[in-house]
Amino acid sequence: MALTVYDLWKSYQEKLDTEVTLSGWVRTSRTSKSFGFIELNDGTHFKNIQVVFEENLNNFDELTKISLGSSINVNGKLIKSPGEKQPFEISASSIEITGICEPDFPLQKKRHNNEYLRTIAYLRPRTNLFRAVFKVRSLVAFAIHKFFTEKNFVYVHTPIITGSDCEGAGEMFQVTTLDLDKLPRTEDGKIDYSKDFFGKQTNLTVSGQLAVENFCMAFRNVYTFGPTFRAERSNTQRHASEFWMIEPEMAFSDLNDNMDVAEEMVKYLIRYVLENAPEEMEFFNQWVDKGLLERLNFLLNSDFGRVTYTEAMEALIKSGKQFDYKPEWGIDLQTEHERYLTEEVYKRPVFLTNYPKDIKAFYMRMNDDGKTVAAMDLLVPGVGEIIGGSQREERLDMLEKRISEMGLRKEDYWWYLDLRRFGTNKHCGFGLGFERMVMYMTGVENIRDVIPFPRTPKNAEF
RNA sequence: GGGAGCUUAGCUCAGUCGGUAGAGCAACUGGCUGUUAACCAGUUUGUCGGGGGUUCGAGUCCCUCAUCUCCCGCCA
Repeated sequence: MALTVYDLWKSYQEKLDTEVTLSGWVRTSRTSKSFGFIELNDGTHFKNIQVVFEENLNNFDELTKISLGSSINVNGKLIKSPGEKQPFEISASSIEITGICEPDFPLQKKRHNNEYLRTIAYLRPRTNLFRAVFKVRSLVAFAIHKFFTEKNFVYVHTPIITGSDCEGAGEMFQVTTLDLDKLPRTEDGKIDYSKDFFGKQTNLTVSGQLAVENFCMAFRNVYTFGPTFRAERSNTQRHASEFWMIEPEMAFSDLNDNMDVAEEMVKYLIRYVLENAPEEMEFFNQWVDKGLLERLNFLLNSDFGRVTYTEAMEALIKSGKQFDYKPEWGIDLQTEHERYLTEEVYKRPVFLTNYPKDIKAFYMRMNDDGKTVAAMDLLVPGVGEIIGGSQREERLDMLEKRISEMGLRKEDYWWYLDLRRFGTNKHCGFGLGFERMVMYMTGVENIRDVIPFPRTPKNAEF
């Protein structure tokens, strides 16, 4: 493969005073009457390489006017740089302009705000911020597979299109090939889904959990990691219509095992990115969130808080703080409560456990008190809820009771319920919002800025 | 789904009491023998988000629609 900017930063000392060839884009240029500098980047590394050219080049005049964003091929000698800002540079013997960047290129040599860059999402990966974000996103994805593979978990590809309309995690996008102008009807006037592509109504998945639980009963420890879709009109910084989720599921395990794995995973991902993207992390720390590195390093060396819902509620009530929603046992925690707990009381990630049964999903295991279920949420400062999980109800009679209490139909869950008949055992799992993890690690505050082409209500332009 | 705010040059923004459009950056032109978001000088750039209303006169006040942003709910 051809030499890259990454290669040179790794091993420039060995290549000093040799001829090199590089391709890349002009990030910025500075010119004088008889010489000029081009900062070259080819996307393989966060840092640029400075190219020096002089008036002996036959296309010197053209080069002095080269526009930001143009692509070039450079031949030259790798030399020690007399300047202090870089250890080496390329003294060009020839520069070929392979693709001029036209003057209406929207990216300028200055900071743009993120809202503007969203309107040109097809160009924003060329900026420092978004190159750093998407590099980190890629590394986190890899680190997830590395973590679970090292722990002997099996990666399961749960379906994107689901025939189960009872995943229970939110509004769904329907998948159909029916002609919407001429919908087939049954005799009683309802839409006849037997004529649809799959012979039944189908949707995009909102969670792989029910499917992954099946595989957990075969492989013990499994995980799924893929896209999920929610058709909710959520207009917030931390919700997207299409996002990725990591969902491990572990047999013969309880809620404490669940929290142990979650905490170990979060720390593993952070450590991996700190070690493998130091330039990008330094950039975030300088330009996005000044306290980022300090906070992440602190987190690596501390234990996450673990408190029950009941204890947390007592802390909220005792705080005497004025909330818009008065804290009271039995209510769901509001965002203001969660923020107060994780940002002001504990000042670090906190697991909240054992929520009242009425505010949680049917599949969560009933505790012995008959009032709470073995659920756990991980709250982190700045982002809020990043993980939601639980120990699953493994007792068939209890599960059926919960299904009917919540007004659901047990026929819809027949194969899920069968797991409780064929070798049931206590098991648990959780869902980690991938983008929320990336937000937490980069300090970027809007989920739309950690997804290459974000989908949110009324927005699917790119 | 509920609420609040924003919208002025390519970008970031200012625009006072309602009196007829501004700055910085970018772009363009020229200068400069080691720059580092290079520097210096000059030039160009407007459907003031759309529509309607009040007024002698609206970027400014009122109504309405739209976009975007933020907050809440839902959740990851």
